[in-house]
Amino acid sequence: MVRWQPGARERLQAAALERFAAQGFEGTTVAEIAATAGLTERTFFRYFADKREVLFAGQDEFERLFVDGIARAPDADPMGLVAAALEGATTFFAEERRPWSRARQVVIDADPGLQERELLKLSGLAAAMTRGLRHRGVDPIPAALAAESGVAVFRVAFGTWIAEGEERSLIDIQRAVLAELRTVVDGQPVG
Amino acid sequence: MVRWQPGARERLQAAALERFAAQGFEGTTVAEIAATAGLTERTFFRYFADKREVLFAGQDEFERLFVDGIARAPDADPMGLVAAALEGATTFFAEERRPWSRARQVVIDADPGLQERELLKLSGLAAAMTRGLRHRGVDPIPAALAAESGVAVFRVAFGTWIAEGEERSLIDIQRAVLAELRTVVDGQPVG
DNA sequence: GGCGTCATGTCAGCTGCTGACATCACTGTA
DNA sequence: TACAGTGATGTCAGCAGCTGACATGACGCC
Repeated sequence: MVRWQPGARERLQAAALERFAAQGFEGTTVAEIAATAGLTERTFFRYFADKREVLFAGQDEFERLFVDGIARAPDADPMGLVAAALEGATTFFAEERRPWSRARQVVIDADPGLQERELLKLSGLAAAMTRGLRHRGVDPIPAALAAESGVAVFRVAFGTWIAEGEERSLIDIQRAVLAELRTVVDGQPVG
Repeated sequence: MVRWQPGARERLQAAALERFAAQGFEGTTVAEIAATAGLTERTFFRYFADKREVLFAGQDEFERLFVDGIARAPDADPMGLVAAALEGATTFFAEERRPWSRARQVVIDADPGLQERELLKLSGLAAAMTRGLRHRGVDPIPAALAAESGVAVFRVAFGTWIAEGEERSLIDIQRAVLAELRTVVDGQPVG
């Protein structure tokens, strides 16, 4: 007879996603999530810094893929390094992850508080990529622009990847979106 | 003898910025801000949806400048429309606004919660610009990419504008950053 | 002179979140 | 076998953010 069931963290995450999907983020209390997982509110806050974080924990690896991609890419211009990072990060989003990503995104898109957290995480990703580019000798402003552009490509590609009916892999979509970005920015100014 | 002093909203905003600068965002309670402004906590929440919003209210006009810039620009490619929007929006940031923007940004940069709100506002700006571009006949993905790129340019330029010792106008900085973006995305080595 | 309006105040209450301390199965060791 | 230490969890009290319901009172209008 064990005192605690294992996997408390995972149980809390699963319980949270399920409850949020059923009742919305604001309509779910932390005590409720914890009870669903067979734990108490206090324990929830030992695993997650706040109520929103339960949907975002574990993205450190995701960020690391981007940064490693930049560090390991062969010498190239800034956007080439970013392209390498984008390619490397797609391993995080295997096909079997798509349904889960969809469910999670539905919950996030329904709550501004969760959108804020998602944006903060992506902003942190851009900052990390900027540091990686700086480390490869890129000047500050080009580094920031390349990193922000890379994140923009990722966001648009990811949104397409989880769109209903979409079947292409994330890596294929990303390549198409990156090409589209080059075309768009290449346009001549008018006025 | 009047029952209430006028300008409750502005008094609350000024009190909040002053307290946040002095004690930090988390170190300041809403009751404290309200008391500083000669009001009660309940009244604070009648003017601002939450504690963070007191630093962000009134940016509707700012967003409108961008959207109007896109709507009124002469026909051009997507990035040309975005460039027009960027130019139009700089009127919002006149020289006399620079010290205030700096003080406000110091407070925001010191608190992740405030950064989240700022990112949400910028995300809303990108969404509005995307809609404006769609209205001008731009396809969804190019519209999103051009809008996100425009916001990235604005962010980098604004950050430079409020940097210590910087004296160029925002519009000049923005033009330089936009040019830099074209170079970076074009695949030129930088740094 | 009375009456409605409306910005503000008062009060009670929920929820997110935290610090301090208790519990108790499990583990290693004498 | 006894027993102290460890560590995940529970209990409890409390603060701060935020909200709904209702009260107040100066002002303008008829």
